[in-house]
Amino acid sequence: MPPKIGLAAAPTRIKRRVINRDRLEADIAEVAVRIFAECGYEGTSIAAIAEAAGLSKQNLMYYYPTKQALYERVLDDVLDDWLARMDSLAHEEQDPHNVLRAYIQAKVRFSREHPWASRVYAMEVIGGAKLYGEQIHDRVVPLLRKDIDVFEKWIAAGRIAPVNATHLIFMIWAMTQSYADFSAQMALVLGRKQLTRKDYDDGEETIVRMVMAAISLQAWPHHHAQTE
Amino acid sequence: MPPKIGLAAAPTRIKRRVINRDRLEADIAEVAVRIFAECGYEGTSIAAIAEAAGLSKQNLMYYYPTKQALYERVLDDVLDDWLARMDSLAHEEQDPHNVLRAYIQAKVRFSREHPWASRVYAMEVIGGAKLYGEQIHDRVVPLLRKDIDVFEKWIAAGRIAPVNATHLIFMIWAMTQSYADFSAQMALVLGRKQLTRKDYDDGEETIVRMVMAAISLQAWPHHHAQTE
DNA sequence: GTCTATACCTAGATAGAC
DNA sequence: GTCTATCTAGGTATAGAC
Repeated sequence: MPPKIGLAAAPTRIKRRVINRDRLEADIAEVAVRIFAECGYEGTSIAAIAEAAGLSKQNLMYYYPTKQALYERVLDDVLDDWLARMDSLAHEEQDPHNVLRAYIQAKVRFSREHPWASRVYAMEVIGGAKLYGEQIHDRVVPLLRKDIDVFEKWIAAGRIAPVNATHLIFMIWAMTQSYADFSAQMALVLGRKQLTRKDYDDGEETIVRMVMAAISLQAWPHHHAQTE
Repeated sequence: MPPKIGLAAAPTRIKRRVINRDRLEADIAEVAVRIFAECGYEGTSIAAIAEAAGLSKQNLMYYYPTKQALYERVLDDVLDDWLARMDSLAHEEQDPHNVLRAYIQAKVRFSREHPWASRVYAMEVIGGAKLYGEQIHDRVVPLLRKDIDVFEKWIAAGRIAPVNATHLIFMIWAMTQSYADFSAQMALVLGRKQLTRKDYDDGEETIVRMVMAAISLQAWPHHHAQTE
């Protein structure tokens, strides 16, 4: 830490160490997300994570001094991964149908490629977001609100049918996430050990159709009177 | 315990005890479902349940010898409550739109009235159904398959559009359940402490519209060629 | 059926040598 | 940074008196 000696190599060595530390911490978090998803927060022991990551329990605690710190890092990574792909609705000037299709595709793809990330997040929310509620409030809620705004601009411009934008977004999230969160039950119904690529594609198509039908202007010719 | 004395009152007293025991066990399970939902299986201690139920930890273990036994009882009760309301699709001869609307209403209502039941079940499934997978396979899957059959009969009869019946059911479950499982996040977005009755009603209406639009024959004028 | 007491274990976390 | 050893709390579960 103290740069007392005037070696030119010193800074780079320090830097490399920092990089290695970052890598190792990231690797640990990547291993942990799966175990947290399968066992829940309290059901997960640091010993189990350490073993899966190939280091000792005490060594892991050198990098993450508490279990909660590791858990929060895991959720941070989940949100980073997730939100980076979820700016799709930002292109509000484009055709709503195309934007929405891309959005749904991105979310289903995330469910397929990062099922554990989705599940850890889901369990946290279902349990009442006691450990991570503030972060959700600061990072997820503004994004959802922005999406809702886009919907409402589309509605105001007459580009899509007058749906309830808030709940439509809720439903898009619920549907796309379910392909990660409830895949165990879906696989049971489908009689498979796990979902196949085609299952995700079928699901995606079903979601796209439902949303497209819901926002279709043709379907609501006499609908400004409300209440149907 | 030994019925040595020939009193006529003995049998009835035993019976009453059994009834009381049943009541008490049911009451314990009812208290437990909430704590399991908030803390997860491992995060829940029997001491916490016992305290909430107003008896000692050891006394609780007289009725439920293990934590897992209590957990399974809780999930049994959840399924009993749940499946009893979910036979709505059985009336396949009636108008699909009315049957589906009733089905969705029943499920949203369950989410509103029994949010903890839904959440305990969701957490179990998300974690991979390691403790309760067999019961889900035996009790839930057949019901879902039956619902899918009804859909496919409707499609074959040309009464609804040729949708993917399996995934449509998945989506109906995902959407309706989300009003219990993700209500914490929804409340955050809506800026409330918890969802109001109107929020559930808005959600229900949104789901109904999406499903109605998806199965509408008008929306798929040239769609009978489809592979279904 | 209900209580007190306790066995037994695992978990998270800390201390200190190297 | 990594190891051995250890502390401590809290959890499930059991034994036995009443």
